[in-house]
Amino acid sequence: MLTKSEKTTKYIIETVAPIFNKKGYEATSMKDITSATSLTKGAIYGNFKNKEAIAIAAFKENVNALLKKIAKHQNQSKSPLEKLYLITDFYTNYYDYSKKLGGCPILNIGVDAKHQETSLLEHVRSVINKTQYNISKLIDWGKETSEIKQEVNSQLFAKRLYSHIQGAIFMTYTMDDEQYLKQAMVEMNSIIKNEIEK
Amino acid sequence: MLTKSEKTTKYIIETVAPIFNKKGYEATSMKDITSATSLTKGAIYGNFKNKEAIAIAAFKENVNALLKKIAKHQNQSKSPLEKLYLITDFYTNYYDYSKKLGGCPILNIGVDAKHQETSLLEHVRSVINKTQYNISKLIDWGKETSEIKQEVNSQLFAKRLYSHIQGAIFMTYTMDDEQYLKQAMVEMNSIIKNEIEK
DNA sequence: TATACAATATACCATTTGGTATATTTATTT
DNA sequence: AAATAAATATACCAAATGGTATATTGTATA
Repeated sequence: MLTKSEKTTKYIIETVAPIFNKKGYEATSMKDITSATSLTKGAIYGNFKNKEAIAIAAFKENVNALLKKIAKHQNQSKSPLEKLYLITDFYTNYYDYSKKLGGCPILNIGVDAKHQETSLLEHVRSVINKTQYNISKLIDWGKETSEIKQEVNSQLFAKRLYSHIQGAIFMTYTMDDEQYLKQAMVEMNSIIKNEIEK
Repeated sequence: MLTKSEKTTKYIIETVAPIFNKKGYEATSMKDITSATSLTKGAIYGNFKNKEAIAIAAFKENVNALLKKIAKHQNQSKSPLEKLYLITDFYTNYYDYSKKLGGCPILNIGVDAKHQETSLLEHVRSVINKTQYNISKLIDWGKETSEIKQEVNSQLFAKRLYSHIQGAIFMTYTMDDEQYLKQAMVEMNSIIKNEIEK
C-alpha cells in the first residue's frame, strides 16, 4: 500500500506530466504546478527536491505510459515480423493517443532539453537508444525465424524507422495534419514488405 | 543607406536570432538580449514593440538565411530533377550549417511555439507550406520537361520529402549523430531515382 | 486519549521577469 | 553654432520567479 506522500507524489507527477510535455521545462512555472494540483509549494517541495526532479519524473511518466501502450499493442502477435507491422500500426493512430500526454514526449522534450543544463536530454537519448535496440532485436529475431531477410542491417533499419516516425510526428503536430503520420506509416509498411520481409 | 536605428535593429536581430532559436521564446529573457547585444532595454524597446516582435524578427532572419542558402545551392543546375537532387544534397551537410543558426529554426520554433499564444506557429506553418509548394512545383516542372514520371503525386511527394528531412534533423540533433541525416538523404536519393525519375 | 511523527500550508526571501517614463546623449537640419 | 529630432541610457515599476524556514494540520502509534 502507498503512504500518503507516495500517493501525493504520484498525483503530482500524473497531473503535471502533460503540462511539462506541452510547455517545456522553462515555460512551466511552479505556479502552473501548484494551480494544476491545487497543492501548495510546501506540499510540492516536500515531495520533490526541485523543479528539475519534477520535470524528470514527468517525462518518465509519459514515456512509461507510451512504452507500456506499445508493448501491449505488440502483444497482439507472437511473430517478430507481425510485431514490426504492429509498430507502424500503433503510430498510425499516435496523434490521437499522444494528445492525451500533451504531445510526443520524445519530440517535445528532445527539442526543449537541447539547450538546458538539466539531465533531461540524457533521459531522452536513453529512451531512443532502448527503443531502437528493441526494434533491431525484433529484426534479428525475425531472421532466426526466417521471416526476415538475412541481409537486412537491423540497427540501420531501426534508426531509419525511428527517424521516419519522428519526422511524421513533428509534421503532424506542427501542421495539425494527420496525413503526414498516416502516409508515413503506409510508406513504412511497403518498405517492410519490399525490403525486409523474406 | 540605413539609418542608425535601422542598423541597430538589424544588429539586434542578427545577434539574438541564434539565441531564440536555441533557447526558445520563454527561455530567452530580455537580459539575454541586452547582454548579447551590449545594449540597454531603452535601445531594444526603442526598436521593437515587445519581446514577441523580436522573436518573430529573429525567426524570419534565420529562415531567410536558410532559404537563400538553399536557393543558391539549387542554382547549380537548371534542371528540375537535378534541383531536386540538390535539395537532398544540401541537407546532407545541414548539421554543420544549421549549427550556426542555433539549430533548425523550423524544428525548434515549430515545437516551441506549439503551446504559445504568439504568432510564431503561423510563421512556421507558412514557411513549411511555401517550401513544400516549391518542391511540388519543381516536380510539376520536371513532368513538363519529361524528366519526371507523370503519375507522381507532386504534393504528396513534397510532404513526404519534407517529413523525411525533418525527422532526420530531429534525430541528428537529439542524438548528436549525423548518420541519421546522411542516411536519410541516401534513402531519399534512391527514392527519387526509383520512384520519381523517368 | 496523549504523544510523536509525517505531511502540508503559510509566510517570506532575494532575484528576475517584461515593460515604461524620463533623462541623456547622439545625429541631423537650419 | 544653435535648434531640433532621433536614438539610446538610466532608473524605476509591479508582478512573477524558484526556493526555504517555520507554523500548522493530519495520521499513526503507544
